[in-house]
Amino acid sequence: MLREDRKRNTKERIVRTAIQLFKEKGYANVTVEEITRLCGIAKGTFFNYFPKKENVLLHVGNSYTELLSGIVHKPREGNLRDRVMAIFRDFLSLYLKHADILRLVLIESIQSATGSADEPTNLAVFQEAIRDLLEEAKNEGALRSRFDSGVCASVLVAIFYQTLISGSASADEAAMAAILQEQFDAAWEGISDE
Amino acid sequence: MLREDRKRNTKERIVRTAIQLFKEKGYANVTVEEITRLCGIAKGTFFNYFPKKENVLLHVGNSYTELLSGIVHKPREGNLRDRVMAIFRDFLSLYLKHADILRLVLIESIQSATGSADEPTNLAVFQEAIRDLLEEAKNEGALRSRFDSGVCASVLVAIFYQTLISGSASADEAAMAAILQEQFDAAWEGISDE
DNA sequence: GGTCAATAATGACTATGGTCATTTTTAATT
DNA sequence: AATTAAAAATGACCATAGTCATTATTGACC
Repeated sequence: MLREDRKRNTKERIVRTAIQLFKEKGYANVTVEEITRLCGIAKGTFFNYFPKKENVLLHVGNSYTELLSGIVHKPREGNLRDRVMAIFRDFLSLYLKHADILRLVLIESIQSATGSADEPTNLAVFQEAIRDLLEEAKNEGALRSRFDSGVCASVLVAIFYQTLISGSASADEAAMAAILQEQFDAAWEGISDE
Repeated sequence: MLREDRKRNTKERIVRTAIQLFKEKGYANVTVEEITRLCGIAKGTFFNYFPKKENVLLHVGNSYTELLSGIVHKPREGNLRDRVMAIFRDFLSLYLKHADILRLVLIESIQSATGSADEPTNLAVFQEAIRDLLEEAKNEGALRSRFDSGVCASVLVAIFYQTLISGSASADEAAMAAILQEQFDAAWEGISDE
């Protein structure tokens, strides 16, 4: 259907323009009117596509999907543990490289996850990718674990976000990576020595 | 100083009134003007105390401090692992009992944690309490772990928040408790069987 | 190609968060 | 009690997010 194509097109144009402006001037300094003006549409149209200004941020997240996928599927050396940790370090690096926007995207994604979700959130997609990785490793014998892969993925992802949240105050990448590593180790080997 | 007393008093009155109204009508349906009207102050005064409307939510969180402390220090039976898990279950229960507001408080706390923080956040306070608990257990010999208590606490807290965030979409308390338990076990014993 | 219902765009309008120059209150000092 | 400088309260004001009744566009059907 042609209608659908145009709608998708307009939506994408809005997102693209919004990202552009957010990067230039920062989220708070960009008005909806400015976005629509640059898109050549009326202000009201924006709200036909996104119920709130913040909602664009969710779609900004989507534009990173390919990058994330690239990181997950990049071929890596070493044992599973190191490989997984390397993935997280790459994620961290990517996050910090675009921290200004991604910080907002993260918050918004969390927020949308707590509300009754319609679409699967970015967070869920990420977690799913890690789960698949672990599951595959299990099947190949690279991981022995009595816990469900989904549960393990959830734990690892939780730690990752925790690091982003509590670390992004001040710490530099190296410090955050170290924090992440420590927690990662603790979860991987178990908090208790039994 | 008398000045200080009055200021503290006004601030508290604002917070109290805000909580009251938020519970009655929901955060989004309460205007700043309404809050100040009920407090008998001018609208502008509100912003002398809180830079943004949302910032009251951070202080709403503070009003739960005693409850949280009560849960942490409540005497409990069983081994450390079960005791810690029981604390988390009580936290979960408390959270769900006031989910409407606490959901917003949680988001706001996370948000303030990502910005350059001035005061220690609610999140940090919570984590600190768990760390102290673990540290004490270590000293008493109730916990043997090669990991730092702070790191362990961070992992556990991360899992807890993760559960709140991803669970609060639909699940009931029992389901969320089960999810929490699984992840807790995985982190406590270690994801890998080695 | 004319008709019509569904879909989408529009922009005037409203509500409210947040600002700020001005006024009022406070309490220290003489 | 008069003076004064700092602190706090005030409310008119502005910017902008979000609404909604109206208008324009689309494409299916005859």
